[in-house]
Amino acid sequence: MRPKDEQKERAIRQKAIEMIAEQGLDGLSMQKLAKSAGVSPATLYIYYKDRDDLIVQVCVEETLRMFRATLENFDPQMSFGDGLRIQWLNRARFCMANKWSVAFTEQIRHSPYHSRAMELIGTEMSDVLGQFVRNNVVRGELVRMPFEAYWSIAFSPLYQLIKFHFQGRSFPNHEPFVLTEELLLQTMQLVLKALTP
Amino acid sequence: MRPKDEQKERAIRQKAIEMIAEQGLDGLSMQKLAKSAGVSPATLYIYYKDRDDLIVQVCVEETLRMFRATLENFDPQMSFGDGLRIQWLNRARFCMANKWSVAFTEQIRHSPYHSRAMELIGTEMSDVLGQFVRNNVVRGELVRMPFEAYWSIAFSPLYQLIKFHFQGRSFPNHEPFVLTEELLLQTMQLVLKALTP
DNA sequence: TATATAAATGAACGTTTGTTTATTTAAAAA
DNA sequence: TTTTTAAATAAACAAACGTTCATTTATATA
Repeated sequence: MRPKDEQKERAIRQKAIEMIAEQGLDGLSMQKLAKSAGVSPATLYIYYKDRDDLIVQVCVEETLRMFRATLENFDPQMSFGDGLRIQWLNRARFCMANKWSVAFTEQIRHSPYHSRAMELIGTEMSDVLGQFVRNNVVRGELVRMPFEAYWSIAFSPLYQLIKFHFQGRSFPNHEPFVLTEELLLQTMQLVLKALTP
Repeated sequence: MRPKDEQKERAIRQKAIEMIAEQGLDGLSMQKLAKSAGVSPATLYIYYKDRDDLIVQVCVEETLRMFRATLENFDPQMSFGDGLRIQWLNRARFCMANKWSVAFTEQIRHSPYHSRAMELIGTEMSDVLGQFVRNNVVRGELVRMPFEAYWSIAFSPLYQLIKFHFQGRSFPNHEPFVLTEELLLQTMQLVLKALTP
């Protein structure tokens, strides 16, 4: 029998990510995707059941890739300062090196596809993070608060900075914005100040 | 001559917001919108030049409505603590009372329509906010930092909390999340701690 | 080398898309 | 009341949509 062409599979996935990232969810048509990936429209239906399935599957793959990068060198037993720093650096590194993936994921996150993808992903990421938080609350290194409040302070500033960075000019009356590692760490220090007793 | 039917105009706008909020940008078709608003497809083209124009115009209107609500009772001369509290409460109140509008805006924000809408909106909002920040840096009530870093700490946790609230169950292994005014103010206190010297 | 099998395709399917056109309707102005 | 004017419509357009099908192509195995 004839094996699947991995290069084609990669091309389809990558082009789908770029099309959605650049033109939004309604910018992805199966025919345009096929043409831009250099395959026949019918080929897409060998790899994916239909358009919805394609979007969900690609979303799952990218999210898992991001999770793996985020957990590199991270251990939930770490001190709060160390753990937060590694998380910020890992997430920032991944996002900076995967601009398309970030924009793609952002498109999906605010769409009906997001919850369908999350169901397929499992709880490892939030399990590990939950353990990290609990450990440090017990040790007194972290203020006790609902997990959502913790997450909103700990990470949403980071992702907001990354969005500003990719937007270039974030506010109409401001200079273009560039996220440096120095500013990243400075901002993280302020977040740390908010979260530690 | 015959005047425009304001009720029809409102119905079109509201249904467009709901359709995009619920089904994403590619869930909005002109024919379905017309049917759900109770008008002929051709009528849409009396109010809007084309589909893109409809999306952009509605986005501009909703954003301005949100800006007006945000600036209520706010003065850039306020102390940092007072100003931040009013901003948080205004934004939270608007979002809580305008679920569809929030989900709609979130859809647009991560799409190619966003920048086209922002060009039409003007700089009043970020002017006022910029003045507020500058005043309080001068007074020593606020750490000096790039405006984007300030914004990311000051407001992105708030919007993240609101997203969690509307998502219901934010993390697969957690209880459903409800944003209370108490938790809102507690979180704001931590943000304040991060930003004040 | 021949066979079996799944990958890959081009062409076509019936819908749905955004938009236009010719016509009718309603209300302000005469 | 009549006239004027723009709102509103139903019906239709070509183009693009997601998807399927009959056929061809390529490769692992026998």
